[in-house]
Amino acid sequence: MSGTNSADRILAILDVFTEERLEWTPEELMAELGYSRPTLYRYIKSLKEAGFLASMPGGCMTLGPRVVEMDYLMQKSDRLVCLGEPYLQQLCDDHPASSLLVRWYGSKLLCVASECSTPNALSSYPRGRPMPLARGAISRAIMAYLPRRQLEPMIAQNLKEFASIGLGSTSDEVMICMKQIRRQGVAIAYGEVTPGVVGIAAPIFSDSNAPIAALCVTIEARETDEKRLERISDQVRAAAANISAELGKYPNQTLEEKPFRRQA
Amino acid sequence: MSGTNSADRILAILDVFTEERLEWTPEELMAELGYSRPTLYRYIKSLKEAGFLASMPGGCMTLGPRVVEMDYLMQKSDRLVCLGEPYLQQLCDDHPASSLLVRWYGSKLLCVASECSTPNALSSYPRGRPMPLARGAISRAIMAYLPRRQLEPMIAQNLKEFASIGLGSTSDEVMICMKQIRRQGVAIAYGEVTPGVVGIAAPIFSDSNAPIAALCVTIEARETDEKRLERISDQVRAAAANISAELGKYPNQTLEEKPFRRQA
DNA sequence: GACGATAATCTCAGATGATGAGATTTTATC
DNA sequence: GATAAAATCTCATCATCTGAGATTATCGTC
Repeated sequence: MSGTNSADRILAILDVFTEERLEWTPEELMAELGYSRPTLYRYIKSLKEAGFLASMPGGCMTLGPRVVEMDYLMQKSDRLVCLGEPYLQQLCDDHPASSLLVRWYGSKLLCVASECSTPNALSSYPRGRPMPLARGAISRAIMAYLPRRQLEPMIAQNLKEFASIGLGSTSDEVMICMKQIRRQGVAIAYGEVTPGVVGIAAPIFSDSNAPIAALCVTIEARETDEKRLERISDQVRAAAANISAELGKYPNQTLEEKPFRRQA
Repeated sequence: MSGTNSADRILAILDVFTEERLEWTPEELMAELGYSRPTLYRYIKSLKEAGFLASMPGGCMTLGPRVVEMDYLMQKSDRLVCLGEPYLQQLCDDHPASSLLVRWYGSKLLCVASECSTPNALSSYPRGRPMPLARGAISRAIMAYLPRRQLEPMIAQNLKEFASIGLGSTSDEVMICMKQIRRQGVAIAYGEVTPGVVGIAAPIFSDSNAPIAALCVTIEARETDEKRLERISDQVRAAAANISAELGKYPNQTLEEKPFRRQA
């Protein structure tokens, strides 16, 4: 399906650069990807010219500065990040905690912004770090609001995960949990991602539509009590709702186009 | 030259996403790039599958989360950033200033890390923001150490820039300035990038070889005097030298490969 | 829940541009 | 300046890319 067209073959080169392996020689890439020498060099040339790859002294290739530039572009333009940042700040001011903004994309959760008010950053999830799906408050805050036809297969697929967390051993039981989350407006998880850390997350909706992200506060269990938990829940729920609402309001640059599209 | 092969045509799609314009509909992309509908959709599909693009509600495309993830990878792996960070911190602790680490790539300067100890961030250059070439201390700190055959055409090309800064009106005069920078080990620029702000930069060398980056401190002119400027210069020069030296020491993951390569 | 409109994908022929073996040039190393 | 390694070039073959139009999926609306 993919790999037969050169588009995918080029992009596949970038895929081999992982957290474990960030430097590759052309020779190694040839071996790994199975491309011929001239082809590989052609691809590399294109990627280098575009700035996605860069040569290191020694002939090694690494990811190039274009990546940094693009991330800057995204960060500056991402409405979710821009709108969410003040809330992250506020939550950290009010509690000894970390606050994060996490996007849901495809089958991944990706932290796109975070703040922290505790000395040793609780969350090991700065911007750019993908998070485990189907574990923790964040994932459930989003899942709970997916349309049934997306939710059901997802539950079925991760049933053993859910069972191990104690959410229930059957799809129906898990569905009840999800329903409860919808009623509460927040998902709370005790030590699912990091032991001893509580996560409180609420979904953020795109355009009054589908859940696309979550706002989450993580706090040491021993720093919390029933009352604070409730207060955090209220704040997270409200903040997420506000962000969702503001996302609905189209921003300046697309103000002229969007209302038109909606009528048309 | 480029644009005739599909590698470049695909990557060209990512190029149209700029700070000014971060959302494109397929229709607009077709018009902008001149690709046919099926071709564009094919490309988009590949880019979306790879995570470089994402669909927004409304049909608009934006840069995708893969970009964020890749930047995280780079940041975590970039020896320059890892090694430099503590020095940035130190410099900001010692002075009411901004400190930045800037990479030189191709014909661009790109900030890859920055710290700031003044309330209102002096430098408007966070990670990812490209900087003007041929202006400011950073660019000169790097240029001065380029091999002559690279330096001379570059000077010739930017002669009017240099003249407007007051570095000299002929190549020879500029060359003398560069020589002086090499003697001093730092480049100092008064208000070239931002009015009223002094920049003090020293080059960082890859592998005891070519200048690949610069460490820079920017500070309000009115916060400085002759003495502090000298102290900053010394610190910047020393820090840059340290970073260069440490870059020379190969890191863990390539320890086995590199010494071999050098002998071979 | 069905309709209409728009968006996205598919089909398929032609031909253009991609491919890789090997030669050649460039670049680093001593 | 000589040697070895790395990167690029040449070119014939043919696979794969392309684009017009038809078709199907998706969305919003009633």
